[in-house]
Amino acid sequence: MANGGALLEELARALDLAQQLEAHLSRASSPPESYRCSTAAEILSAIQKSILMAQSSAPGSPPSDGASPLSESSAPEFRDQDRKEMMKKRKTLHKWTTRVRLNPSAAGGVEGTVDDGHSWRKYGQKDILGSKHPRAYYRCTYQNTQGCPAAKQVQRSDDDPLLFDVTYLGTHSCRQKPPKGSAPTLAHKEPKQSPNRLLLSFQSEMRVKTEALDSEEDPAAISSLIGDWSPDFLESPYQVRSLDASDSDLTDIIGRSNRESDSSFVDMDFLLDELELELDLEQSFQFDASVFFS
DNA sequence: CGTATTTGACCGCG
DNA sequence: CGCGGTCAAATACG
Repeated sequence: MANGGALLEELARALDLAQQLEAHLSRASSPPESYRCSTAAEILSAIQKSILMAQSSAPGSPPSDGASPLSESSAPEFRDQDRKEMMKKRKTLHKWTTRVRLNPSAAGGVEGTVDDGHSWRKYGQKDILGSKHPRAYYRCTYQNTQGCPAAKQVQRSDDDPLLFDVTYLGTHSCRQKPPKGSAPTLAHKEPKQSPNRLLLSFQSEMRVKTEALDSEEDPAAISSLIGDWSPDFLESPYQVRSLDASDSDLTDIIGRSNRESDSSFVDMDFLLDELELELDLEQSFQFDASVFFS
């Protein structure tokens, strides 16, 4: 009960920001992405903190919080079977699920893209038993290039065509790679106006390797909390067309994303060796429409 | 012509 | 052996 105040404060803040965002997006008067991003990031941050607070402060028994079986017990400590390095690495990846719902208010909207600020490359799609729609698998585009371990899977809800479950695996570590040619020794800081977001690589001992990037947020405050997330989420309009269209179509839309943004970078080395942390989040975001392109 | 998607085969785990 | 996940060849895309 002591945390109630802080919790409420965060929630209020989140709500306020959300309202602002919604208003802006509703207007659809060419909102600069920077604004969108920053606001979205703030919202995310606030909400995440709220949730973490709530979870840690009320681990007892959440009233009327049935929740779905999203939180699966993670695999226990397995023996290491060296087979495929990549696959093996997957042992200690964080996994969190975000529920994304598209708003039908989009009229004339063609497709919406969930721009989470990262480029994803689809590498598979499978039908899931018990689920009406297939699940799409995505990996960070730069895994090839920079070894970014991030991946995500998008699964459309069984009934609600606008509801999607996006499960993120691992954290992004990729740095945007804009210039291709580029000069050999001409890379310092990019005059990017894009507001950075906070990415917290957290370990049991907090070995964050946050270089001196531009941090407008206050990592200190957040570092107190235990958390780890990537700035991923957002949604866009989607027109409710034939729900029976291609499932893959929709799933794709959700998964696709092509925009720049950035996240702090973590050391290429993998963190967390035996620390197994599992973050289960269940959130439902509902925003209005905005204009994007696919 | 290079890169992202698609799609079925393949593989490991339960 | 079935399911969920990944690979990889073929294809679409720009």
